Amino acid sequence: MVDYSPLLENINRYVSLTGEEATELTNIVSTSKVKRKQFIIQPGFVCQNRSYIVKGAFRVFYIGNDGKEHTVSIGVEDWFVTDFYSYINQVPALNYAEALEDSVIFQMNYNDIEPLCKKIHAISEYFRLTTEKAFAFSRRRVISSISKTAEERYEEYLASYPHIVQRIPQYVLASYLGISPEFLSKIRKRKASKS
Amino acid sequence: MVDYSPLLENINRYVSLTGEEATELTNIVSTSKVKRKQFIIQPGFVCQNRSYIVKGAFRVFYIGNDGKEHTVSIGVEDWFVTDFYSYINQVPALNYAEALEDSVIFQMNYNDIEPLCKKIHAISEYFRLTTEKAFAFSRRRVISSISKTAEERYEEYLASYPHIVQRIPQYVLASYLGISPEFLSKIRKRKASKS
DNA sequence: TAAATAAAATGAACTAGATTAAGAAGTAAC
DNA sequence: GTTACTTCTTAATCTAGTTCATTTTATTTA
Repeated sequence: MVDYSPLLENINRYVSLTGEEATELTNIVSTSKVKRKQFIIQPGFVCQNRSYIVKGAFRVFYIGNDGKEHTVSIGVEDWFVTDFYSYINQVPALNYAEALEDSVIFQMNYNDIEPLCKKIHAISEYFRLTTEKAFAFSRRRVISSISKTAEERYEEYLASYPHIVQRIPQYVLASYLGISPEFLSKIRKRKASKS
Repeated sequence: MVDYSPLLENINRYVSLTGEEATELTNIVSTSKVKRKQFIIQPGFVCQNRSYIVKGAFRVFYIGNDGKEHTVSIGVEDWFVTDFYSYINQVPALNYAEALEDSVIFQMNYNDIEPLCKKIHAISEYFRLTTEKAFAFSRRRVISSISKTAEERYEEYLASYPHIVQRIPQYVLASYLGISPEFLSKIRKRKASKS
């Protein structure tokens, strides 16, 4: 018997589901264990799922024309991992999603979720509200990346997600901040010597 | 008598509203004329509205610690203008939204929209689907800004929005792409001499 | 139509951050 | 515990893009 409470509590922060609605939702959830370094999304394949992280950590990244990895998002417990563009348009993904640790996820398929959103108003509202939040957040990141220096972005991330910084390799953080690992190393050294 | 058809057609691309639902929606819409250079959002004030552009062009920008303007979004007819973070959290905005031309907008207030989303399932779905799309788009922009050169981002914008490039001042585009106006000028010169 | 203002172009000097290459340190695998 | 593999650090060199200062060209306003 799977314990869906982390997901249901997340949902409950935005809307209230009846018992029956909650059951309809958990009926479409499937649980997966994912080993470190394993991919759950790969370029060329359509991203079929919204994946809720029960335990572990993931990153979404893509490989640019320059042949380098660029990390689009990093997620830990109680976050979702998706290649959103691929998911909503149901077209092949451009990104990888990789487990950074041995992880457990709840997966919900596009073909199950969409009808459920049409059917159950509260679930539609849940995804509306959470996506609005994610969108507002994403805009902030755009602002950061066009208006702040590498060091400022690093400070900002450190202040916002101190617990995540501990968990992820430095080259992942660098590729998330949009800088080279060497330069992040330099920033860290600079900071360390200051304090 | 105001003609709401542009907005209703936009909605119709995502969901279908009954006549009554459409009326409930248009009942909360108010129309405004906005002169060029006029602000509809300003830092310190809560962004109360989702504004649909009937005619004209807008940009959302903010002034960084460096004292420079950074353009967060540019919109023309059939787009929405909002400081999303301010709007969904109902906290004071950090951004300006400025009319780039004499414009006409449909404004819908947060305090009217939220109850309507709770009440009318199709309207909730409309905002869910459009925000999902906006979010996917925003993520792509993040990828661009962390992984592409200034010139590549310029080319990309030019290819995607050739009609908008004609309409907006160059310094606005530069601040959207995250580069200095001088450098954009240089890129353009470089391109012109090539072809 | 002139005068005033805003926007764009040009070029020289500068800097944040990339690149390259080599070594050090940590982790995993046998 | 030794070999191999991955991650992190350091330093020298290089470049995309900034800054600053000046001139040219558009656009407003009167």
